[in-house]
Amino acid sequence: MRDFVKLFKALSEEIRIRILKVLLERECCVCEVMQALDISQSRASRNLGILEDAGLVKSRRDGLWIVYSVDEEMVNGNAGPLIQLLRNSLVDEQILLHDKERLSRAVRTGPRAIT
Amino acid sequence: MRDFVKLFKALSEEIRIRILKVLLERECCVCEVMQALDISQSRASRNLGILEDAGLVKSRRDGLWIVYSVDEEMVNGNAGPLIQLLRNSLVDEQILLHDKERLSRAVRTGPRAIT
DNA sequence: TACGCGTATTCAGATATGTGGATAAAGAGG
DNA sequence: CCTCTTTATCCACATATCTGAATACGCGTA
Repeated sequence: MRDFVKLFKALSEEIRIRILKVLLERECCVCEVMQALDISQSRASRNLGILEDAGLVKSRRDGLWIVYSVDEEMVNGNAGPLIQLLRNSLVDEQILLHDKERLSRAVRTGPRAIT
Repeated sequence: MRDFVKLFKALSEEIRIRILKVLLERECCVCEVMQALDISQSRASRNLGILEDAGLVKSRRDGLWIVYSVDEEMVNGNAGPLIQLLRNSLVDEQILLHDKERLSRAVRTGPRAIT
C-alpha cells in the first residue's frame, strides 16, 4: 500500500513525467536531464531521486557521472503497467517533444560547464 | 498531460486508494463510504469528488442518495491499466480487509443516522 | 593525499493539499 | 411550496511538498 502511494505520488508531478519520458528515450546523467528539461541541477537531482525511491528508475556510476535509467526489471512489478502506459502515451505532447529535441543536443558535461 | 497528472495525483493518497478499492467491491453512496472507511462526511465527499474529477469514478442520483461507482467505460482510456492494477493488487492489505468488512455491514442511511 | 568534478543534500521560503466543523445547496416526497 | 435528508462546499488551520541557492558529499584522478 505504502509502495503504491509512493509510486503514484512519484508520477503526480509533471516534471517527473517529463523526466521519465526522457529516460524512456535513453539513459541520462543528471546534467543531461538538466539540459533536456532546462531545469536547475537541484531540481533534476531531487526529482530523479524521487523516481528512484519509487522504484521506477535505477542509477549506476559511470566514471564521473551517475547515470539514471528506467528500471526495466520493474516491468514485472507494480510499476510495469505504469511504465507501459507512459510509453504508449503523450506522443504528441508539445513539451515532451521539446524536451526530446533538447535531449538530442545534450552532452555529458557537468553543470559547471553549462552555467 | 494535465489529465495524466490529475489521474496519478488522485491515486497518490491512501484514503483515495481505499475508497477506490471499496468501490471496486460494489457501488456506494457517500454515507456508505463513510461507514466503510470510518471517516467524516466531508472527507468522504471531497475525496470522491477528486476521484470523479480524475475520471476514475462516476456518480448518479438514486432517490435521496448519490451513488458512486468505478467508471468501467474508462477502462478503454488512460485509467484502464490503473484500475486493472488496483483490482489485482493489495489483496491481503490489512486496512483494506477491514474496510471491506465494515462495508459489508454498511447501510444506506444518511450521516445523521450514523453520528 | 589533495584537488576537481558531478551529484546529493540542506536551508528558508512559497505554494499546494488535506482536514473537521459549520453551512449551503440540491432535490425527493408529501 | 415546504420540509427533511443527503451531499457539496466554505472556512481556518495544519501539514506536506516543491523550489533555487548554497553547501556538503563522494569519488575519480593526478
